[in-house]
Amino acid sequence: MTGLSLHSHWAEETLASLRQKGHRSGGARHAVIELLSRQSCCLTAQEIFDRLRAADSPVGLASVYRTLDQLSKEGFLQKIDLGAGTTRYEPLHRGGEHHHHLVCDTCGKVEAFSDERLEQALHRVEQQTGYSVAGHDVILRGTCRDCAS
Amino acid sequence: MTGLSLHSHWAEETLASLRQKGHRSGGARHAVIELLSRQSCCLTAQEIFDRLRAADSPVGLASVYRTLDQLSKEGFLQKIDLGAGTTRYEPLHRGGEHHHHLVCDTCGKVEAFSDERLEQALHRVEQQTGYSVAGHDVILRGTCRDCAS
DNA sequence: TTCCCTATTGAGAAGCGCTATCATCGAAAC
DNA sequence: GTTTCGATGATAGCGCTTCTCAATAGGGAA
Repeated sequence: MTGLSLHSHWAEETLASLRQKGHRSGGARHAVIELLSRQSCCLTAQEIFDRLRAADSPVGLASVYRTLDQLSKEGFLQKIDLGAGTTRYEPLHRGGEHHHHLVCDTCGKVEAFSDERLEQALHRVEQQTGYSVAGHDVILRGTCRDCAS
Repeated sequence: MTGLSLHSHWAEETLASLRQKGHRSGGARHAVIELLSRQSCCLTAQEIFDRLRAADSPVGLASVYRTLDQLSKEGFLQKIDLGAGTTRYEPLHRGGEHHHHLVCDTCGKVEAFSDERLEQALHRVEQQTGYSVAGHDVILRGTCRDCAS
């Protein structure tokens, strides 16, 4: 399975689910979903707004936020707060491709990483809490290779 | 060692370090540090502002933010972003009592937890990244016992 | 096809957390 | 006591996000 097919599958699944719930298919939401499906890592609302505008499919900023909010609540997007004051969003793929983030405090660069043993440790903790845990965020902060030199 | 003595020790250590660096001892910063030292978990800037005002030692909001920023940079406070749009702060005790947070998405309650195996898994990942990792944040989100019923 | 209802959309106003500014205050060195 | 300069607090300003509301357009009914 290629990354591309996985990603477009996410867009299709998301659009189908919205249709099934009685939502109409508007151009703004479609454009946001399509853009998100082509990303490998998280984007901010402003980045989405700018990229759509640059790609000649301008969408109102309010519509970008509305779509992101809706998709997050429906479980299709993960909200990621890296602490810089702006929220980031990325597609949440069902049962797989789960990753976390590594942030450079110096240049602001964001990278993704995943680790099976970390997931296992998290899973064990989640069961001990007494909470019904819906998800978890892990952020590592530090200095990247470039900035270290 | 009781929790209280550990906490007042944090305040003393913090104040001593500031004095050593040539900072003058102002009432606003002292009040913020003293309040923080008595907390078991994280507070927002607004909560600190409100509590000091209620305790008849009012401090300007700007001073609260200034102090929090300064202490974070010096390594005495940990900034915690739980995704609700406001940053939280809590004392960072040297070499111990490291914990993470559990947030109820329904009522907003925040609890602390710690797990040695989770820390080990994080430590291992940190060494694999190639980054010089300065710290990590872990947040578990879900529904607490009270809200589940 | 045409009509109608209403979800969707976009522009701008408003809200909110946080930072910057600046005149004033006061700690501490002399 | 005098001087110096960091600390303080009120408030203006800024950026991200949400709210408001009129215009648009999807899609089922007639």
